[in-house]
Amino acid sequence: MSYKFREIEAKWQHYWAENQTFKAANVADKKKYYVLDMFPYPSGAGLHVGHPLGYIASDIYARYKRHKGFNVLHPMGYDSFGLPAEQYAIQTGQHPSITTEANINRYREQLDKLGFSYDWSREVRTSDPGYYKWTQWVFIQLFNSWYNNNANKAEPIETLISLFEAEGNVKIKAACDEDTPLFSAEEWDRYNKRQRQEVLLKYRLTYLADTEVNWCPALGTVLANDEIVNGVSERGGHPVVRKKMTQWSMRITAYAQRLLEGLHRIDWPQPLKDAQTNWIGRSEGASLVFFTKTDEQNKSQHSIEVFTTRPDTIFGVSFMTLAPEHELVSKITSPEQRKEVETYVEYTSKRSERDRLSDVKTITGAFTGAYAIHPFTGEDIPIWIGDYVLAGYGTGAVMSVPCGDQRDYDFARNFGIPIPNIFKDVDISEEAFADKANTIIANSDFISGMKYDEACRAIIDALESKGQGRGKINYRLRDAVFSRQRYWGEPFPVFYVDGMPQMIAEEYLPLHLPEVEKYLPTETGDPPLGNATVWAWCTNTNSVVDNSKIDNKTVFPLELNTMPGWAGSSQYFNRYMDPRNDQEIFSKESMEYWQDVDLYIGGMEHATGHLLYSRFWQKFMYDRGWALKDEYAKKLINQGMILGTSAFVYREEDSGVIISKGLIGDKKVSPIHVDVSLVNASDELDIKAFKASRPEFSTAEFFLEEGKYFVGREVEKMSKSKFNVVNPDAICEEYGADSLRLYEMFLGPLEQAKPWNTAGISGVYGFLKKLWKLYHGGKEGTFLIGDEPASSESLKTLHKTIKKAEEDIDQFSFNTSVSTFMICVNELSAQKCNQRAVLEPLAILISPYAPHIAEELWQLLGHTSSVATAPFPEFKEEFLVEQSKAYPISFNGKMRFTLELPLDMGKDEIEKTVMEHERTQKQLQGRTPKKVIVVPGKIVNIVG
RNA sequence: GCUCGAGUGGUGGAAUUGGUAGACACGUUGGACUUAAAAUCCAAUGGACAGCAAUGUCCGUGCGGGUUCAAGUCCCGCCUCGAGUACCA
Repeated sequence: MSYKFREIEAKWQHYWAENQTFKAANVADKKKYYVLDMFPYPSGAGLHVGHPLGYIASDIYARYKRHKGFNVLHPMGYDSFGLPAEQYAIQTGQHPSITTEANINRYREQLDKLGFSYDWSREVRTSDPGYYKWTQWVFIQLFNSWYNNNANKAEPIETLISLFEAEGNVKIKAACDEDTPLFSAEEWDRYNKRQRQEVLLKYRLTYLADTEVNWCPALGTVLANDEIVNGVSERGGHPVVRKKMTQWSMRITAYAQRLLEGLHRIDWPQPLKDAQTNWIGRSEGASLVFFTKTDEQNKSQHSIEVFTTRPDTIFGVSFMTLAPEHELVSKITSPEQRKEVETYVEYTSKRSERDRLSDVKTITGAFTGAYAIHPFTGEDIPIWIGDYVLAGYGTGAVMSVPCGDQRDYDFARNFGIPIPNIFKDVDISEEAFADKANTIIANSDFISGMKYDEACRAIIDALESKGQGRGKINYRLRDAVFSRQRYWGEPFPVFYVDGMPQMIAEEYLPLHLPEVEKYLPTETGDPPLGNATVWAWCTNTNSVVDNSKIDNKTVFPLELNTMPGWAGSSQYFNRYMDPRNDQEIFSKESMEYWQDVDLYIGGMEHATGHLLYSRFWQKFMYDRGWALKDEYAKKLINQGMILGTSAFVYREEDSGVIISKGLIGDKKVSPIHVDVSLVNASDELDIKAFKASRPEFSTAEFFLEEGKYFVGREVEKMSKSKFNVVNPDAICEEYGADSLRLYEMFLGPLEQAKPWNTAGISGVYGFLKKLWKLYHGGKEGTFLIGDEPASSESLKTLHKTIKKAEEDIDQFSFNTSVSTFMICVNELSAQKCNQRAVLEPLAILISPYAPHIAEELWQLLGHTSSVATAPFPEFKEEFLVEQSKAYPISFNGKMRFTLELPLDMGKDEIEKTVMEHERTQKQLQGRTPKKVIVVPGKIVNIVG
């Protein structure tokens, strides 16, 4: 008789599914608790050991909260639109939904094997029309909203229209496009329908605009800023170029300030908050205008707007720099300089994003021959162009202050531009002085002698009174491009009348993704939906009809782009509250009950993607009254990545012989990844299997150490290409799901990245066997559960464990609580404890971590219901105090000191000595200690 | 460069937040059971020194200072590694 985890686990997984043990009711007297995992993209590779880490942690916490009497919402679903399924479709012609379905089934199977307590009745899939109906619905609501900067919230577009009718747009403070023209109520009245639509589009929270986008030719689509890493696409590493295209955008910049402020109110990891803060990139400063100097050649005057965070350094300006792409460059360049400028502009346009990034040290630029006028001194300021100024940030032009900015300094040095010093007692002969806190401005007319704050204020005031500038807060955050030239994504609920976008009425949603023959762009360069033959909207029937019927009277073309990956994940947490509702995205009642996510666990990699966009959508949903909280997740934990331990063989470069690690010496070798499954725990390679694994190695020669080949090891990210992926199925098969759960938790702190190493799994496996043995006799089939009262020793062990386990789980220290259980079971087995009074609470304690074995024990104890619904055992201090080795003595006030005492001193004597010492100390320190803890041995600890 | 983390035995990691550093586990060594192996159980396991022994003494949390009766923990100055970000005006 032994611990047969396979039988036990299969049995209880079946039981939970059958009895819907984890189904959460939407109406309950109990308090709610919402534990959310980031739903996965179901890739073809299935789960690896890194995936379940966060899921196990959240499952433990969800189960723990159920024991604590909460009604727990713990759902799971799939982010099932995405690139890999589409690329597979392009290669094979198979519809992405087939691949997706197959992958989801495999994921589900793997998830079920791990014993997760999900409420599967609430599963969502972003590619399911019943789900993306509501993604389309949110899009329509965004289209029909504008951001009122006075009320600081989104409002229905109708309120904006009535404002236009009453007073035009001159006084309206709203988030809108920069090129929005000003108009009066009368002018608005004269506008025709199309003109009005054009104006409104500049205010809508999702809008159509010609934007410079990141176009990835290899993927045939645009990418968002967060999908680009080091100038190449995150997926596949393809080059990315800038291109102007008409695209849907989301006016996330309207929420920049609130997205920053909200971070203070949520318990999210600091690094993640920092990442979002940096991404939003708020900088406070001034916006000001420089006018160009006119002469015979340059008759017309131009204005150049710049943004600066250092208005206090304005008297240090000795030149201006424009980005080479700046629209004024061609207009202001003098004939003498034209050739040089054109050559330079051409040179920069040829440099890829990557070159520019990798080569930041080379200073390049050209003089335009034009001058601007300094707003205060009236001096001539030469205008240069240089690629250190980025077209995409701020206005694409800067006022250059070489003494206060290192880049300006380097540029000035390189081109021999003067570097005036405007700082008091600061040496700038070697480098710029960028510290704004510790200096006094000098040589600066009316602000000389002022400090940073004061000087900024004075300059901004002066600029305002001249009408040449104002205080401004600038954000790095850009509006988010929302169109993708893909097939496998949500279709926009949009058709075009005279080129103007119209929303399909809500009652006709969802707009189903059409069938296409080919998943590639069309020959005319349209997105894949351009291949659909049935893709036109008939306004008579309110339905999709054949393209050939387009007459632009009652049948109109539909939008050909689809939504990006983050669309479906931006409201899924709310949809889980009421996932089968086909009338509303969620009912008012379910929102009122569940409110928001209490604990969200997922990866840091979504910091500036999903986790920012979803906060934006939530704030919008809140503004419009659908959501009740403007931050949807109170607490978030980033689980650390599980890294792989790659294995390498070494091939000598000249001979091609494969050399064992210890024999390399100073030979020239190149390391080659080998599949980790071909290597045993002592780094010995299975040569036969290795030869069979790849044809090019079948005839390889080996240079062995004592007949064995030893590989090299390195910790790297787990990935297919590195042959270091460990699949949880194999572990489950060998040790069981409970062992895997315990082991993944035991590996180390949840938030820390750690390499996967199977060596230690025998420890937790041994723990489970020991636990099992506690209540099984040595003989076949006998259970040894005693009904007599437990010994005080066992009770002490139990209550110590309850206390520690509770503290650990509350602090999400799952690794230490596994240790706590191990100590507990070790002690109980030393005590030969098999009494019901101890085993029953123990089953509940262990159930979040090792749910299957806990259910088994619970059933053997005679219960008919699931252990998952049992109340958490209560901790009783009385079982501990008697046994405690510490003697607490109470005092008032605070003081700490250490006192050496002889070993054999009794309690009374210690107390007397301590009191005496305390009196002396009190006189010395003038305070009184609160509590004294005496540890046997010789040290007395006085704790405040 | 900037921002944020982290440095503790052979290894993963504990340490009730300033109070017996190294819990728990892996690994290693020795032992028991066994024809043998596996499994299981028991013991030892930071370093140095002293002792037949129980035990004792000293040194030890990346480095150098400091505060404190007391520092892995707090402060100052470095070093190393990791993550994010990058010409952001």
